[in-house]
Amino acid sequence: MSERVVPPAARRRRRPTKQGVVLSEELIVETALRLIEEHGADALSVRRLGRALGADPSSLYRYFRHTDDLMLAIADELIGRTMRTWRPTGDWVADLRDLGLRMHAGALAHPRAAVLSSYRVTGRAYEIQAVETILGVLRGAGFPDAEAVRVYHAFVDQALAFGALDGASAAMPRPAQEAEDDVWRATYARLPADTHPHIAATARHLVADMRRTSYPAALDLLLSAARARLVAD
Amino acid sequence: MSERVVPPAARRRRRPTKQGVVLSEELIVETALRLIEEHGADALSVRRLGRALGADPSSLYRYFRHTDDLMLAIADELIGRTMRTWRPTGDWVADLRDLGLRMHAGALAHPRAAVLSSYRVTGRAYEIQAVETILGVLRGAGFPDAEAVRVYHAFVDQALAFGALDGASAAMPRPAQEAEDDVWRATYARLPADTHPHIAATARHLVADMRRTSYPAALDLLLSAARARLVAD
DNA sequence: ACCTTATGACAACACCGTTGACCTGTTAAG
DNA sequence: CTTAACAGGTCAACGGTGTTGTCATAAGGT
Repeated sequence: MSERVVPPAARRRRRPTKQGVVLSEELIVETALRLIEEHGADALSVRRLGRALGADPSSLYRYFRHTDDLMLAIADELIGRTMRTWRPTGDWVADLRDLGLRMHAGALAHPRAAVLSSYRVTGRAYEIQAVETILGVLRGAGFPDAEAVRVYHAFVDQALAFGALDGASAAMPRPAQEAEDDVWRATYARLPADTHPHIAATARHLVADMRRTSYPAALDLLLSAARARLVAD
Repeated sequence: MSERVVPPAARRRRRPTKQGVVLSEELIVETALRLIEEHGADALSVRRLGRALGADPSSLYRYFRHTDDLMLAIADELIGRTMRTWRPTGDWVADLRDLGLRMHAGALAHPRAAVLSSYRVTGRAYEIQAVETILGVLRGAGFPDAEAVRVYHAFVDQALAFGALDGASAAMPRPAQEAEDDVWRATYARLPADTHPHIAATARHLVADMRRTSYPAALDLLLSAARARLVAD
């Protein structure tokens, strides 16, 4: 085995698969994303990906050292897609709000990649570009360097963390999701006011609120606190 | 097979395992937690848990319908442990800050359970108690019902989401963690100022800040925004 | 035309969650 | 006290997973 993975630049001798496909890092990443989009995050395994590509699973290890590596490549592609369609307006709060919602939506569609990219640094091209852009927005808004980094970090992690969780929730089978709803309606909403006064008093809101993601609310809180801190200087 | 899992109340005919252990839901949950604490989250599998208990893996399916079920039981036990040692002081911001940090720490120590409990409702005893308590703190602080629920939701989800992610990060093997650090030092900190001015300007802070969790910062932002909104009424 | 080697294929390994069939000790009823 | 029901433990198997050591071969450089 020794060194399985060849740096992309040195790739030359492309040879078609038994089924006639010419592999490449891009093709693998794209196929992986298509697989996730069409059949859910759980449908992504090395073996299934190989099957979808028309290649032996072990061939993929010529391009990625292990699954994590592949996930990071997917994550970077997702970052790229998110940033590609984003246009800043100059209003930093509105811009970051929009970007946060986009990141969240992207992560939500690809929870497994999101979960990885949230605690891993890809160090790849699109990630670097995103870091530079967001830091630019914050420094442009007037945040001093240390504070800009702190807000950047909290902002990004919040978007990715909520994205990963809401994605996992959305990936649950339909009946399971309805069962969750039922817990709020059947268990929580029926607790007597004398033993659980606060739940009883807010039951109506709980049932309505807990079925949605709380990310937009959390994002607004974070951004408004950051703005308040900026003004306070 | 038909109905494998008997409700805990009806459990009577306990019979020791071949290796002499008498199983129970509590013993299984405790052993699972011990396993995670001692050998990391990846060490928890039905088969390993069976081995650690001195029982056939399939025995566990008499107590839990599937792994998710077990995870939810673990999650509820974690909620219980977190709440058990928490004492409110009456200062709602400080109390929620303390609670948030505790939840985060608990989730961080048990990432797999955290990831599950963050998007699932257990509906079990400890969870209900926690919901009641937190809602009580917020309503006691003066939040109107709808707002209390909104803040509750954002607060809890954020604690769990960050806990899950930071837990996953902490669960990485040591060398991999150092490799992450290196990406910031070697890749980001070396980007030239003319192509990436904002990264170059903040490189020092990035290296220092990105290796820590951003949860405390995010928590403080959330709480201060909530307080501002409360005062604004 | 030859040699190197990148790259695909194959078979195997060790693990995983889950289930159906079986067996046995405990318990409750007669 | 006997007996019948069945909870609950065990066993073997299924189909899945990521990963790797070995081998064959076609592409490219010389």
